[in-house]
Amino acid sequence: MDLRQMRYFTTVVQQKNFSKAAQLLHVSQPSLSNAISKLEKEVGFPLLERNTRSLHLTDSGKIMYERALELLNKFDHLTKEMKEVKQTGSGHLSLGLIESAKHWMPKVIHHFKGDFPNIKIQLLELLGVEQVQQSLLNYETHAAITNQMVTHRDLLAYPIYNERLVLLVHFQNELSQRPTITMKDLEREPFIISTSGFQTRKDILHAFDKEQASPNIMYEIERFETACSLVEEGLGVTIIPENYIKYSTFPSIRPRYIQSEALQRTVYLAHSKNRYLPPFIHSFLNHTTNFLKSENS
Amino acid sequence: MDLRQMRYFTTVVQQKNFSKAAQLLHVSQPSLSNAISKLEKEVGFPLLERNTRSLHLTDSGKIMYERALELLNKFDHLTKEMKEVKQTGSGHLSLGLIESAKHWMPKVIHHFKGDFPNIKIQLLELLGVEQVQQSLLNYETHAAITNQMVTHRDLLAYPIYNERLVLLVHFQNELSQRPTITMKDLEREPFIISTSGFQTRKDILHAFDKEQASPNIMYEIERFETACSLVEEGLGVTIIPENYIKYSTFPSIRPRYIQSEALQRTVYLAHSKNRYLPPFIHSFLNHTTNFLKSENS
DNA sequence: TAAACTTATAACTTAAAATTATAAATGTAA
DNA sequence: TTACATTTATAATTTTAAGTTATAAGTTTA
Repeated sequence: MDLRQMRYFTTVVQQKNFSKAAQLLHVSQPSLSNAISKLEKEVGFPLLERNTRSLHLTDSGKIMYERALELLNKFDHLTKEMKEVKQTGSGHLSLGLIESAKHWMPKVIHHFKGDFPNIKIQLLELLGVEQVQQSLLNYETHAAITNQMVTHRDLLAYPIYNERLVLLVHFQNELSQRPTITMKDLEREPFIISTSGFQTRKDILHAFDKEQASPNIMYEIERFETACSLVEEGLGVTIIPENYIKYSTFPSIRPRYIQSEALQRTVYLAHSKNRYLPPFIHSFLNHTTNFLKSENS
Repeated sequence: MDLRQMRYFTTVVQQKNFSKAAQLLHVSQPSLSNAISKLEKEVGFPLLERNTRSLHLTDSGKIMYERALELLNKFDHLTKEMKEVKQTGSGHLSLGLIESAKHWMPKVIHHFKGDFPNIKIQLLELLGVEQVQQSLLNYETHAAITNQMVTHRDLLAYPIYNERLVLLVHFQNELSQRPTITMKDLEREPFIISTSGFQTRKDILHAFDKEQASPNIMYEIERFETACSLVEEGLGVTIIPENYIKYSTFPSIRPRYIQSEALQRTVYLAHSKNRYLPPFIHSFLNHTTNFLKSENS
């Protein structure tokens, strides 16, 4: 019993005539006769009462007819849906983000939505590079914005922009007035830094190392948002990616560049090397890189 | 795109492995690979991201998978239902009846229900032989109890019993006391008879003719029930099939046999010659004839 | 009674789904 | 690292089933 037989059967019932049904189905009449009688053999009872002058559904055949119609209808929906899926993929985009990307990403999405208004977008916050790799390899995210090069053989990462790390101090802090600031200058300030596991923490500690300085860590936080609130209250100083503060406004905070080559980082766009990504996702990735090129040029 | 391909696809997804799925499906692995890639070509996008070490659904494939499961599930229900239908037919029996059968038929049904408790039975009242033929030819009824031989070439009718027609008079009527009654005796009585179109009317008028008598028709009715009520009130006399009054009780009515060969009739069980009738209907027909044989022996 | 239709059967062709054998890629274990 | 097991894909071939044409048998209509 297959869909072809059901299509044949329902058409014969509707036409009440094998020959006409065969024409509609673009098959020969004997082929149709044969298909129906095979179907009858399979179910084990006659579906149609037929001779050269009349054609009736049997009682049992009527039940078969109703069910067959339902099934064919469902199949029809399926093929239609697949045609849509072919155009728009699943209509779902899952993105992993580092915190500093959360301020420019909405602008990219805004552009993208102009082309693909019906795509559902899921934004996931990803902490370390481990989490980025896992989510990409497990197909939990289609792509990720990350601040560390991923080296996994099944993943591809390419740099999309560089950003400086910037010092944030309270405007009443003496440092806000200095013409130049070095890492050494920060040693006595209460320092606010990400908890262990975050890439930013590693970047900052590495920069201190390079300048043979060490921070006076007083607060460990998970989100830059929290760090900013602490600085706003004058409780300490912190270093965060430039892009985070660029789009935010904290009235009492003064951002200051520090003279240190190490205080910058590269941000990457990563995705699976082999995974099939539908056209709209490629389009999104292009939107992203183009937006960042124009922003940083 | 057919059910076979969907079954293959869903099994591969569930097994996450072509080779294992092929074993489960009792086909060779290349056949399965081929079927899936054909399916992918047809829908126009990859369903599975696969290589020698991993197998993932694509986003679009996931939608296909869900829909395919639904469709296969519905198909499963259909095949199960058809197995039941094979056993019990449509579970529906439609019977055409003449009025006088309505009193013994419930007893037959009672027996029948012992064997087939879940069959739904529809009882239709059929008037003339025309209506009987139409309902049988249009497959509106599976069988009919009728009091006239049907001669249509597609119909089959066989006698199931003979019944006498009996005179009904009010107990105060002088006729109720006579030792013998002839048709002539009825000429001055107000006579109650079925309206034109009913076979009983023809039978009775024919009997009067044979005895060179003619009734004094004062009332025309459609149902024996009505005729009995009129007699009960002493408004006239009537002649009805013995079987009707046999199972009813009207306190004031006295049934009397009349000496007339013509005052009897044969009741037939009729059905379509060629129409397929499921086993339970044949069983019902047997129940009927057996019941009547034992009743009238 | 002939002509026009119906569905079914038979013989044959065509298409597709299956098989076996084998290649290519990768993982595992000595 | 090499040998071996295990994965999916490809190629050549066989088998199955679906389709075709021709035609028979039965009915209806003109």
